[in-house]
Amino acid sequence: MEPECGLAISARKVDYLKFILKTGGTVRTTEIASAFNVDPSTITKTLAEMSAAGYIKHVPYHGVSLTDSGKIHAEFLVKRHRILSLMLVRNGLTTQEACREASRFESLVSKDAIDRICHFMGHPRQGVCGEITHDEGCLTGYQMVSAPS
Amino acid sequence: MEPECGLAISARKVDYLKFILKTGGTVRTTEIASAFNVDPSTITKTLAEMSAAGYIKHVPYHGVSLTDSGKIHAEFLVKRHRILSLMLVRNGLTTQEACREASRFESLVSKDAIDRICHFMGHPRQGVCGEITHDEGCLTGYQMVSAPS
DNA sequence: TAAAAAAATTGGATTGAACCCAAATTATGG
DNA sequence: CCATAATTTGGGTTCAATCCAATTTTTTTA
Repeated sequence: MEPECGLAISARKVDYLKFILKTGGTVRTTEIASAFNVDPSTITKTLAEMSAAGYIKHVPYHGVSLTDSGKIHAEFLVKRHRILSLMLVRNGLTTQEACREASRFESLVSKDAIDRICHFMGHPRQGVCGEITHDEGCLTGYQMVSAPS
Repeated sequence: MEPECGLAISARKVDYLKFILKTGGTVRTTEIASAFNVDPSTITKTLAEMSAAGYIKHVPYHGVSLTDSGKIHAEFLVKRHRILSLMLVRNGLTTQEACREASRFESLVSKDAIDRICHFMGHPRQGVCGEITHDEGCLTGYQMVSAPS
């Protein structure tokens, strides 16, 4: 298994993946295309890459849904956005600004960084644009990177 | 004059511009090329673009130096890096991590956001990787976007 | 249910950024 | 003045993201 640094996918794919999570279930090409104002063929192609990477399963002509690992990853992407937005708000930005800025750069922030910031902020459950959920790995912190004794 | 949002140049160009500022004076193609482990011809080409954009003046076969506006911009880039790094350190990251993360995403953070964060942090003079200098615009804050009466 | 309409995919192309290599050009130090 | 080092030019590549036109599949509906 890879270290899962959180930098595996591009900003655009982050957006698509978050959209698929938010929409839920099986999402059709057209839904994504119109949500992002992009040609459906672009979506088909990008979906193929995300599918090859294991994030989604794509049934041609029917739509995509998240794989188990894709769902976990997408949830991390949402959490990352919310943690960063919250940090920015706590550092002087308005909610709107914070979301906008975070959306731009979040794809370049590592999972490690997010985990530390999250820990530092006390694992907040409420972000500025939605709930923040925490998995055990995150909540237990960094003492547990190796196997617990 | 453009609004100067701080998002005008790519991450790579940010690096080059900061390097030129740090080195100071006239910088030769080879210096930049070896600093970034890139072919000199790549630098020549990128320099041409930055020159066209008005950040540097390039005297062929002799080197580049910052224009006045390029210097101001480069100083902003350094400040941006330091403000973001400091914010990250104040939010749980180590100095090293903070610098590394900031380097990755800083090019996507707007000047407005930096100004607000800077203001919120009380215009700190000492960052985690160097001094932070503030111009008047930044120090006077947001009340003065229109002309002072 | 068969034709028409809508949705999706394929194939072919483009764009922009960042790169490299080889060949030409320009500087510079004996 | 000439050899060598530095630079630039010209030509190519790669990758991500995109669009368009044509084709294929699914769905609707008369």
